[in-house]
Amino acid sequence: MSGGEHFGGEYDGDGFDDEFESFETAASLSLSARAMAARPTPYLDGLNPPQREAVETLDGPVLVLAGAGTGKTRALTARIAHILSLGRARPWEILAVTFTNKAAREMKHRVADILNQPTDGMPWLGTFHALCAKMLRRHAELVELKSNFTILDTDDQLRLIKQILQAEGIDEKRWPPRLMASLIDGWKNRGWRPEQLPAAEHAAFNRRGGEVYAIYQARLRTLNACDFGDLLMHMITIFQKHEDVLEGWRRRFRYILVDEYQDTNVSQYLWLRLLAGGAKNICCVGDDDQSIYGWRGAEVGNILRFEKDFPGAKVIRLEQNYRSTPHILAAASGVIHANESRLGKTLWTEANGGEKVRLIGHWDGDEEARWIGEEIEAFHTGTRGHDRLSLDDVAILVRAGFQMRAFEDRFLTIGMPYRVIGGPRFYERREIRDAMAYFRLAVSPDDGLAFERIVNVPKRGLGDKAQQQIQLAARDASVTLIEGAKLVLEAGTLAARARNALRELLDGIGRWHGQVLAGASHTELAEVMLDESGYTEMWKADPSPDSPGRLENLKELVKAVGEFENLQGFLEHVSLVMDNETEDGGEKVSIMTLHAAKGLEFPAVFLPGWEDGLFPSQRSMDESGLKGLEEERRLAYVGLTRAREHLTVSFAANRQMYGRWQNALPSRFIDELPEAHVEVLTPPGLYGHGGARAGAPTDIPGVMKGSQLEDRAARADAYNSPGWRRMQARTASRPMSQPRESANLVIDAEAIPAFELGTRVFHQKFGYGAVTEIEGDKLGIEFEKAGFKRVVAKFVAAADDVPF
DNA sequence: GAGACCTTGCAGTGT
DNA sequence: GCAAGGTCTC
Repeated sequence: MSGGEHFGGEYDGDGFDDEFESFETAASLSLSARAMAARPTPYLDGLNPPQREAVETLDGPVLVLAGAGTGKTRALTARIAHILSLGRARPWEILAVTFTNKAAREMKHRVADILNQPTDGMPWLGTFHALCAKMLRRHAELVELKSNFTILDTDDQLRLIKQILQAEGIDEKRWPPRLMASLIDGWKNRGWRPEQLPAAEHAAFNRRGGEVYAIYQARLRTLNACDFGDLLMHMITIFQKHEDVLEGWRRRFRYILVDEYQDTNVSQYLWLRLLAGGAKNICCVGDDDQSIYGWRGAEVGNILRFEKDFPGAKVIRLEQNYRSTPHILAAASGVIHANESRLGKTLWTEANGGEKVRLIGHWDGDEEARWIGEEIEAFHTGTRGHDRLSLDDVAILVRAGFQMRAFEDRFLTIGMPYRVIGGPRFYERREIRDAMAYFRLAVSPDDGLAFERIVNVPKRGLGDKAQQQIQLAARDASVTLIEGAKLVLEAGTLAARARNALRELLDGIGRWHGQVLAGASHTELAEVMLDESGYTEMWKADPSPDSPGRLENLKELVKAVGEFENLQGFLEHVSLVMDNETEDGGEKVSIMTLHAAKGLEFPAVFLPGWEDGLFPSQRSMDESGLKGLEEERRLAYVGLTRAREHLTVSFAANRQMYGRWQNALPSRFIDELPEAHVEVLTPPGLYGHGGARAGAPTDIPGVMKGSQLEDRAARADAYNSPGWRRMQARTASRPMSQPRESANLVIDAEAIPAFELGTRVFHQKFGYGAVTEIEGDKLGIEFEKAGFKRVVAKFVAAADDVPF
């Protein structure tokens, strides 16, 4: 459908006169007008001109560069509504792709709301993976799969690779299965089938990486299984090899919409391009400044290259921010400006006022958690001089999962309700995976990986020896594991107890499978399986403190099964939708990673752990250098722009990692926060400032020569102090890739008092001790209580200086 | 074959 | 500090 040939209606002038002036063609004008006459178009109300353009430019490729908080989702959903209400396409003729299930759900709801129609109307709105799975089920035979293929989770994938490495005699110590898994993932992300693998990629695994990859793919085929990467890769293969299939899908989708385009990897890009077929009506929305999935194979290049890929593309910029206060916006801009490779957008807002971004340094991670807990209380009770905030309005965004613990511990102590988003996931828990393996066997008894998982869970006396026999029998006869198990049974080589146990298990699987075929109630069956297999019993008998929780989870699982038509539908759902949004009422503070926070917003946001090495992550910089650092910076930008009104950045001098205390400098990103938009706070209690917050950054002339405790205070609030400035100068001149150790050694001579061997010192955390070792700014100290530790000199005070 | 105990590596982000 | 894997013992 091109242009507006069958939209000849005339604009009948119902009060939209002025707004239509910017429209490009008479055709689009009249079609909009006609639609509005036919139906109200509330979705257009309140859109700003670029948003409106994004909604109404329906013909040809469109790239919407949407900065944070500029109403991207709104424009996208309005666009869908517009297409539908103009009758340009029917709901099943629109392909709308998101990255997360959450985003897909939300879009479904919003479109449904706008159109007042049920949500199931758009079958092709979903994540890349879910959509590909759906397509692949229809064409499975073209890649030698059956349409009921299983989708493997990372656990299964890893076990499979392990088996292959063992069979191939590759040393698991030197070449860890996880490495192989991530290599294969990477290859699939780039759309390389084993035979397409570039020569340079073969280097790993004693130059056998490609070989292992090929074996792995062959194994998946025999198992009738797919991993995540396969879903896309198989579809690309099918599109490339079967033009008729591709043609069919191209004809079907009149409009393609892609959310978060900056996060697409090569294979997703290929898939889209194949479907779009050149200059189709494809609309991609994204923000190069929010590209944070490079490690997962995302190519910012895709968005940067859009106009080349889709000639004649219209680029629309959404730059008006509706979310954050000017201070927050300025802080975020300040940080992201330090990045070099950007398309460049300038966010602006009509809002004014608001408080500055608050910055605070703490002694250690526990104190940081405690302070944030108190601040949240203050927000919650309204004692901070603002309107009271609901706990739902508050989020703590961390760089890495392990940071969450300090907050959870603290919040449990003070009884503050919280929710962890994207934490250890329901469907990844052991008991859930075990139970799922039983379900999988009932649906398809051929599922060897599932069989392996539960053959001795609960314990049936079928240990390594017995399992080896089964594997061997299966391999010799080239049959599935379960057939192999039957052969072993017939051979009678197992001990009586094991034999009986195995027979019982096999009978069970056969019986359950029969019930699935007979169409028995799947909720009941789920329960029966867990019962008859002894699985529930196993946890009931388990004395460990977490077994009641596991039993509870199993109940949840059975309940979840009930929400689907059959077991198979349930399994499909679980393998693609790993998140579980079970929400029990009551306000809660949200704790999540920065990655998980993308697309969300909160009135109050805390960003703890801004320390060099943690954020930006040392590993990211080591692995990807400047590119890695820039991605970390975009992550900082994502974090900062989640906040609507209140934003607090914090760092700690000491933090427990891997069970040991480590110290760090404030993040270099802190240096990039523009001073004029930041208020520096002094942590309460610690330094004899009586807990008062420094209203303005203070210049404390004598501080560097004073006691070390004061020096610490200065570090926390001397954002504008000479020490701070010196540190800024240092970080600016420090080469990106310089290892942290050397960065640490560059330190103000002035700030370190000369300790001598034997000096009695005091350390906030470890107490009193004597210096036994001096190496640059690091001291080895034999503490009276804590034993020997190496610490940075500036965190230690000569014992005489200690005022308490 | 199963459980206790010890060692090791780890935790950077997720469909 | 913790979980997974390896080793030792019953």
